[in-house]
Amino acid sequence: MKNQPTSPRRQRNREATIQNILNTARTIMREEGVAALSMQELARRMDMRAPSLYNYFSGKAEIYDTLFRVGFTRYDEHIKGLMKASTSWHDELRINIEGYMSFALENPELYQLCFEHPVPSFVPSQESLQVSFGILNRSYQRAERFKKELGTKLTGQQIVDTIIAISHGLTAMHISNEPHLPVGQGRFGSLIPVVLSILEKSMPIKGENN
Amino acid sequence: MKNQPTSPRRQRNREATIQNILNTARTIMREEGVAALSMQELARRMDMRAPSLYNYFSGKAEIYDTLFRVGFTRYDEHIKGLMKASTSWHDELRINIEGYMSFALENPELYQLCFEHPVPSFVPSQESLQVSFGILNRSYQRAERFKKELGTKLTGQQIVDTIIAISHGLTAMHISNEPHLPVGQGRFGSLIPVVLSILEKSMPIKGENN
DNA sequence: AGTTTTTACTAATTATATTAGTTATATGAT
DNA sequence: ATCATATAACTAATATAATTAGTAAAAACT
Repeated sequence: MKNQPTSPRRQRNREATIQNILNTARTIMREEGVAALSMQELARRMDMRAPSLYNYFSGKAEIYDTLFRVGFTRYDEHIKGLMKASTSWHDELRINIEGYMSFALENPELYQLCFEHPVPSFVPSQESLQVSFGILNRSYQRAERFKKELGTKLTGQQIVDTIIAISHGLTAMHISNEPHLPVGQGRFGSLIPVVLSILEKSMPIKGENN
Repeated sequence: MKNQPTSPRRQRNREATIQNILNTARTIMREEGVAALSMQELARRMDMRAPSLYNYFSGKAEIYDTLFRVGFTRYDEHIKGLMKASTSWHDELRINIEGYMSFALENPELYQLCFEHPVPSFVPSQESLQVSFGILNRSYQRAERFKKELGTKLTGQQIVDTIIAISHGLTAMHISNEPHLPVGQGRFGSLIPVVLSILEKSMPIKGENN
């Protein structure tokens, strides 16, 4: 009954297996659809039997939930990385919309899991929702900082929500119609500059001529 | 081997059963999620055994496909009904966006089936896609008629696609955040007037002062 | 009354998620 | 080197699902 502390090597091994499972799950979701993930197929590709997976995850729900957190974390990093190059409100606007779409195109399975509802039985856990709220809230705060520069009566939240809705709308349409085309191209991708100019016109920067 | 023509009564009965199945399927989809529709549950609620359903539909896919067509047809009627009251381009714009959202709220299961991708295994048949394209195309034509009145460089298709994307974005966000609130209310519902004024500002009506 | 069609059924096949119980092995302590 | 334990795999079993095949009763037409 001695509580042996797990050896570092074993822990690394276990961690590696878990990452392997998650990546394999993502591959399946990308190839066959998010909701088509099956423990059998996952085990098959891992050269395992399905029950063995339960040594690493309590079930399919926990795999989805983990990937939900991975998705939001990656999305956050994705946007943060692009944001570094930003110098103006207009830049931020463009980066938010393009970044949303490029994230969706580069990680379709994570995008769907996080921003659409492809698995009716899956509801993110409280902790996972906290993660997503935290990321969204930082977006709000960022917008608040710019608000005073803008000639608009909208609140910070209204600005962010509008941008989110438009990003999501363009992305969802792009993905369901022309998922093979890169950001900025195709029927909906090419609308990004259009909506940007519409938004900029309605939220002009104080002191500039638009 | 005589080919007996089916009696009118039998045909009515059969038609009634089919409608019953479709309505029961919609109820299940509304209650448990679009992708959670199961032949077993469907049969259970119809007081049948699952295999009996195959006398009416070739399988779950055909049920989805039929409801896909029902959804687009209903959507078309929904918008057409609201459009009757329209007198101006601004009206059309508002009705399109509000109509999209009210349709989604009143028929969440049809909305998801038609405008989201909740069932990875389900791909609409060619005929069903024709129905949906036909309805969309009429939208394009309607926009073209208004285009010459507008002070905008956008093409008719760009106008319609922008409106679709925005309608969809607002609706998807509304549904996933506050599905219980009616059109026009809540974080995203209340953004409808906001985006309308943004759009109207960027696509002014010729000869009017905006 | 007899034939055909319709409609429901049961039984069987295949695939799925998950649990329980078992066994082999790697690790750490003696 | 040996023993105990924790880990990680396995097989077997349960329950549910979609679908197919084959069958039996009833309805409807001739």
